[in-house]
Amino acid sequence: MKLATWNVNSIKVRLPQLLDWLAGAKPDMLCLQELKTEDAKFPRAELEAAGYTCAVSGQKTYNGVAILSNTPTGEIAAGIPGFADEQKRVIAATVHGMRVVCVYCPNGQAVGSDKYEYKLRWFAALRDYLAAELQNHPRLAVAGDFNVAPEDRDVHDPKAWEGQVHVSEPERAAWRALLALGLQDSFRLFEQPEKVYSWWDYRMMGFRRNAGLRIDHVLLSEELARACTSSTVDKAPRKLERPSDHAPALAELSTGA
DNA sequence: ATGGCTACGATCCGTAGA
Repeated sequence: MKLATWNVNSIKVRLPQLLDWLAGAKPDMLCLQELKTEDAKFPRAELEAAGYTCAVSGQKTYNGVAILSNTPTGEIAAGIPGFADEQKRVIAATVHGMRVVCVYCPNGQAVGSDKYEYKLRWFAALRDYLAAELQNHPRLAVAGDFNVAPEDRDVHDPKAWEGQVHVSEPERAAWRALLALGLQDSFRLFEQPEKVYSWWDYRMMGFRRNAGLRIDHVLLSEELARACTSSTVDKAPRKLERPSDHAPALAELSTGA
């Protein structure tokens, strides 16, 4: 069972790369973020032809999330219940005997900005939502672009980033509040090489310098964490012409567990 | 030097991302 998440930064632009990646990596399910397109323009037919059903919550120009699965999808729910939000950032579905929540967490723009306050409010609502989901679904995975680098080792230059958005203490506290629910960062279940990131700035040759952040994550409930056999980032798509600025993050679970 | 890309939807620049 291979579960992945990828912020594609426009499903329209990235569709050829997405189809290539699906054919090569063969994930059983994939959470997508930043579709930047409305539902009617989502390339459902192409993805179904590739063997994936799609649960989509799209939006013109901004945001937009989807869950692809190679098996039927049930109990699809978009958004965070009780948290009114125009921005399409969350979709959940029951697939492969587990509950999967796909998230595109707010960027936050700059510490102290209105968008930063929104980001923190949004994370508080997400925590409450996930607490309820865990009650109903002990087999819970939360995958997506969290826009938080949890620790300094997830940051290429911690000094330069100190106190900035994505690493500020309130954001990291919001991240830890998710872990406190009983969720685990699948990547940190294993020995990992240093300087593994999932996002690199398009500017300043960020990727070539490996000047990145690890902000795309797969969180697993305790039951799923026990079944997790690996967690990695696939940098290959970031090397292509016209890439997304994010690379896919993956977790593998032993089946039957 | 607080910029530097990229995508989008509006035009030929502004907004947003991270």
